[in-house]
Amino acid sequence: MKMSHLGVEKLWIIMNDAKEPSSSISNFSNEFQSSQQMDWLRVQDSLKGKLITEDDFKWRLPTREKEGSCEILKYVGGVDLSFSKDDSSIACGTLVVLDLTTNKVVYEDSSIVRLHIPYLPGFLAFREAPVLLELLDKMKNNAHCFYPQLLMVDGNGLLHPRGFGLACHIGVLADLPTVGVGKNLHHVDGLTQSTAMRSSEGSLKPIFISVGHRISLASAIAIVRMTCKFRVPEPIRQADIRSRERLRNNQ
DNA sequence: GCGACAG
DNA sequence: ATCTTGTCGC
Repeated sequence: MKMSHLGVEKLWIIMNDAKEPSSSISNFSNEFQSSQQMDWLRVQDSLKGKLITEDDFKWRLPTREKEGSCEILKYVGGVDLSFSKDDSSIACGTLVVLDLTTNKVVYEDSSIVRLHIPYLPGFLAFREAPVLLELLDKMKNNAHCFYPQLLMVDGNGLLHPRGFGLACHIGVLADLPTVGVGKNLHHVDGLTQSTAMRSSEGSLKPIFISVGHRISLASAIAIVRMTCKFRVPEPIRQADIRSRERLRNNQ
């Protein structure tokens, strides 16, 4: 209802300037899209109220010294979706958990689904989050001992037009520390904090790290660094590889 | 006016 | 996201 919100005004401008619909069908379709997007803006705005952008966890990062009896970060999750080349509405969502001490995948689960929500820049979470949250939920309900202490997400966090990308969305709804990892830069004017970094010596092309939820940018970068064997941090890379694989052997 | 716009 | 093989190098 709050039409005065910045994001809403901006969206209206974009929509009014959009290509003129020539038929009443596309008029109707556009209006449907608009009201849907306004709902989504309200959801993003509301969830953003719960966002925590500083370190908020009981563990600490693994270091060289072996001091104290504090819980140490060991299980890092990664999520990703792959799509069928034949039918772009068929997707495979995958969750993996990596053990930082061995660098091995200790948990893997995936789910093949049909997506009904289209991809719209700025609203990726409404398309991709449901499958991934379900995978997390399933694992948590089973009280699995490898349930991740932190989750890396294939998509941005604060680096988002309204400062609430997929990584924030999942983090808040799963109440989990999350880090956003973008492979491409999303054009955002504003003061969203994020970092472009060359993760491995091998690639010139950077990745874009941003805060998802319950973590600071400094900690997010440190953790990404220690999980980057290649350009994309290992938890996400494994989720990516395995979701592709599953899609191949299942469709 | 044109372009830019995670996956 | 997806369309796509070989190839250069550690």
